[in-house]
Amino acid sequence: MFDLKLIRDNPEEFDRALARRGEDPRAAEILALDEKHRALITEAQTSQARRNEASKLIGKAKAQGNEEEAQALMAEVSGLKDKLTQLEEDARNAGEQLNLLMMHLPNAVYDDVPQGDSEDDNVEVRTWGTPREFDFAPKEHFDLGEAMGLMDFERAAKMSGSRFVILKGGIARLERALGQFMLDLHTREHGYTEVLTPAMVRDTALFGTGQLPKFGEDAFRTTTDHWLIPTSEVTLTNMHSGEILDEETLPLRFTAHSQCFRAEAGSAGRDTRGMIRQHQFEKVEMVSVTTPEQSDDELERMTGCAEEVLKRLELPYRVVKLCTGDIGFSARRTYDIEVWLPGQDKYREISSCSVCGDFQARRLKMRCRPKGEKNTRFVHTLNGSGLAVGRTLIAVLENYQLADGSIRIPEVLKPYMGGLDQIGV
RNA sequence: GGAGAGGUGGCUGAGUGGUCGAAAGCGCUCCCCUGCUAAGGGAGUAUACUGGCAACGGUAUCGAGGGUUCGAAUCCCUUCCUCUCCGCCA
Repeated sequence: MFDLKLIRDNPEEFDRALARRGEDPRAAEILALDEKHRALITEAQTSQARRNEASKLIGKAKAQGNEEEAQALMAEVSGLKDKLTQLEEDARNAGEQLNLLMMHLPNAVYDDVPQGDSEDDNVEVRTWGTPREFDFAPKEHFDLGEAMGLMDFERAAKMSGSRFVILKGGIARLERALGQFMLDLHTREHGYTEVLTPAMVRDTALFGTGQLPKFGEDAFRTTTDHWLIPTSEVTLTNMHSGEILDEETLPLRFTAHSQCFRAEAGSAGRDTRGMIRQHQFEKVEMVSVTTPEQSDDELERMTGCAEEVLKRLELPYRVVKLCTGDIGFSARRTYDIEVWLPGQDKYREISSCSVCGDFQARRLKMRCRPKGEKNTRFVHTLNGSGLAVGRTLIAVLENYQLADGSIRIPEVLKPYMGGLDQIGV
């Protein structure tokens, strides 16, 4: 959500920001509506002021037993009524129309975000690690998993359809180990507070983070009109909605290990084999709530926290800065981390870290107040995966596979695997 | 699921149709007083929008949304949430 004042002050820049996202100019339309809205409010308020004043005089007159004056005033106020009702309704309608329009507009990206149409235009920022040399043809994760009998797509499909998986034995344990490891790292070393949130939310929560109103198709809805969370970014970011936070308490850093549910409506035919793209997956998420001054540095920090997971797992990766065609609705700048998958012979997304500025905070009415000051301002929010657990599992399987199809356990995971150092033997 | 009780400012808690944005207490801030500390006295202390250079105004908000009324924290309806008892249950 944008600040109307900024659009008023600089409509050209606002339209330019929309243009970078491939959106049509909207400033003129918005400002016309805004002007109408405010004019209606002002007019309604003038009438309300007179009504309030007269009503108080009526009370006074009645208290003094001056029935004649009371009657005269009552007649006046009742004459205002129809006009006022109409004005209030018009003002409300204009406000709703304006709000709806604003809710559909994506956040403005930073100047350094590269212009582009698709993920092909993302810019590599850095790489870490060297892809391992194989003296055999490395397999994809689903071949490895199915051969071991520990990854079962067919039986999952029998009960749930496509894009679901059953994990068993060592692979199930590996998935659990990865989630635990990530959570421990972020809570013990990176200063994040562990949180366990609901997996079902109301409309308002998804509006707050930006999934609604535009992207309802991507999420699942229950018969009780709840939504299954597509990421715990939603719940972590919504925690302090409507609150005024003491600025001294910022930044807030939360992490959660949750199930995520995505309809993948627009992804038919993409990544149909394997665990890359599932309707249900596990993710460890990081969310930060910061002051406006802190948010840029926080993005670098958060990305580093996500990278650290891969470093400790000794998985090669690269960091890319998303271009305007690939960046998400609420983000001002996003770094994707892509892990090396030998089976696919390419880097694949495993984390996405974004700074949203005050875009979500405005929707969520989440503010902060500097100590001793009267005025409040909107906080900044950030979110990032640290990491997508299912995809990390894939990366471990593919990078740590041996010629016989078994999997070596990364050093750092051994404590979480009960000392096991290999699966599928 | 059944039956009840509630949702008021940072907190506790008054207020059941009129000068109520809201008593009082607590907390907090500032000032005064005071060898120190403690106690005491005084003033201030919500949010959003809006007008104004400012001083200072206006409007809305007593969970949310509608309604009744000249006027609603107070009455009516809807809805969300919390709590108690019963039932069911991981």
